[in-house]
Amino acid sequence: MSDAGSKSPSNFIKHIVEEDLKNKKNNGKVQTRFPPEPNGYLHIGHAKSICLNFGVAAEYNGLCNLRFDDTNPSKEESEYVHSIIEDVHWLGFDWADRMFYASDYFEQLYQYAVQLIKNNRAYVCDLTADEIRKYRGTLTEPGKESPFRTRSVEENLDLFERMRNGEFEDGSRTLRAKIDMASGNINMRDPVFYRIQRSTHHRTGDSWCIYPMYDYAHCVSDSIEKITHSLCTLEFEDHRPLYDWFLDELNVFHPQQIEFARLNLTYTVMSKRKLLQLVKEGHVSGWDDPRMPTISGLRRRGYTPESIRNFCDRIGVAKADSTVDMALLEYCIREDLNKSALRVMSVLNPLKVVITNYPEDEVDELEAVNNPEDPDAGTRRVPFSKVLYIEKEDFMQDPPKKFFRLAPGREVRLRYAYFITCTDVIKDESTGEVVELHCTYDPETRGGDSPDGRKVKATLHWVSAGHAIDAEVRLYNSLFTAENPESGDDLPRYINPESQQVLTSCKIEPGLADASPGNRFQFERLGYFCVDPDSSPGRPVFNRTVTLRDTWAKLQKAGKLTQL
RNA sequence: UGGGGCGUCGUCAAGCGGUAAGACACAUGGUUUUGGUCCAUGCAUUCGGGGGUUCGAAUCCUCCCGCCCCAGCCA
Repeated sequence: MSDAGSKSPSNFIKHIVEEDLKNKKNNGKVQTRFPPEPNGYLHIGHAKSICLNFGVAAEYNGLCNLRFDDTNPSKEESEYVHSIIEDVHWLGFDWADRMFYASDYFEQLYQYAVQLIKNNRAYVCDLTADEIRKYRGTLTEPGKESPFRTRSVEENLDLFERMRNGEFEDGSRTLRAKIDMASGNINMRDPVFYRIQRSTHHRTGDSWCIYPMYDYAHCVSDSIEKITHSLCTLEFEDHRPLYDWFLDELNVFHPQQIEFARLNLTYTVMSKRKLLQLVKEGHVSGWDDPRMPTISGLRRRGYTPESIRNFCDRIGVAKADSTVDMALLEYCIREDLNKSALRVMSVLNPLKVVITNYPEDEVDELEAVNNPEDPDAGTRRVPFSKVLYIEKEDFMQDPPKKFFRLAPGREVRLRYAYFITCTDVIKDESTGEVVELHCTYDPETRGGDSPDGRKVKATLHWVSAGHAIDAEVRLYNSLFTAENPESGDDLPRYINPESQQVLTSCKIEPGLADASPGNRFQFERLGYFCVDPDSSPGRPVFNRTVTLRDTWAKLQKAGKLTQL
């Protein structure tokens, strides 16, 4: 399980577990579960729950099950179960042979329902959906009892069996718990817990036409699996009395439901409904679009499982609604990649540089460090020649005071290569755009050090024009322009038109020729990049995972620059 | 107006009656062949507000204020 089971910061749930352990509750056992509904792809919010559930189990010598909450066949598909399995594994967690489905328990669930009917705790109701709503009352007014509430046990038993046998139309009858139509908690006003719905289930096919609902199926499934601590999000707090009611009435093993706040992240959305909308309406290329907060999107973007786990540890677990700063997620991936990513030089927006005093056909192989944070990563050789490319941004005709990079007459260092001085600027006559630079190099500075000790204020990355490989690079920014796009009604309105920028004429170091999808690199001075599956032989495609921290960009943005 | 929760630095979050951890962000210096990393320093006399209990309160009591969730045959 890699190191996914290591200690994480404490939280109120761990306190409860520790207290239970101390009191020998559940015979000192800890059993949790991660219970996704297979109706969409997992996102970073699920990662929080996954890390919590598997983490708590691992830390207290317990086990965590993976259970699909598949009680609504009209929304669920096996495509989603496959993706969920892949994503949880990728995050670094394992459930061994404990992968379950609520649908595994359909027969048991049915038998328990029969028992509730026999105990006069449930009844078949013929009210229409609309009528049930009207009978339910409002937040401030009590509901009215259904006229079918007093049916005999025998009639209920007969009707429920016939519901199962398919004798009635979809939606014509329901099985309801007989609780309290006047309860202040609306969930307790005789909730429906079985409905007739003829849709093919991804696992049970057409063998059922009645399906149990969440409140009933979830607590019973937890009980069957002997879950000790059933962790879920805050919106289910109101459902806990019902969770407890079913288990008490059935007199079966009774797990404890504990609720925690779901994760919100700035500049993105987390609800499955809204993520589905982005996919369906084509605002993104799919669930794994690198701009999506889905696990598959983050993976394609270049995030590591380790960085996501660290993120989940850092955000903590509590009950207060909160929105975590996206900057923390970015910090976590930089932290991880800084240690592990090989450094490489790539030029995104090439500007041609001719070293006028460098021999025409000479090629020099310069030694470059693969990762200054990891001596074991070794070194490599990078070709240098008369014609090079540097980043357009690294040259300015009339630089402001704090611009340290190349400018007319100025000397800078080309990383691992030589000091060069800009002597001429070639412009496009019609547009005035700088299209080429003429520079001279100082042969004495080979490797990047000056024997006479003179300093330069900047070091630029570069690539040899004759050796570079062409590549496509996709730059990403936040998907939304609003810090909390979920607050508005009109999601598309907040989509960032610059969330994706595709650069098709990038020049990358020749060593990158054999990079394969999923490989991650640091493009020096630019950021971390990951090879996209869209790559083809000879035509790599890179996704920018995240930029490096950039104090220069910050200065520019803050407008703190004065002209020289 | 009913029920259930939550309010500690810009954002997360410890704290559990003994006198406000940590992280991110931000700011300023230092090192540096990545304006990266790293290092150093600063950043809540105060815990939504008012009363009260106590030698002592973010922690206990009380009143008030604010925010979130609930009226699917979704989960």
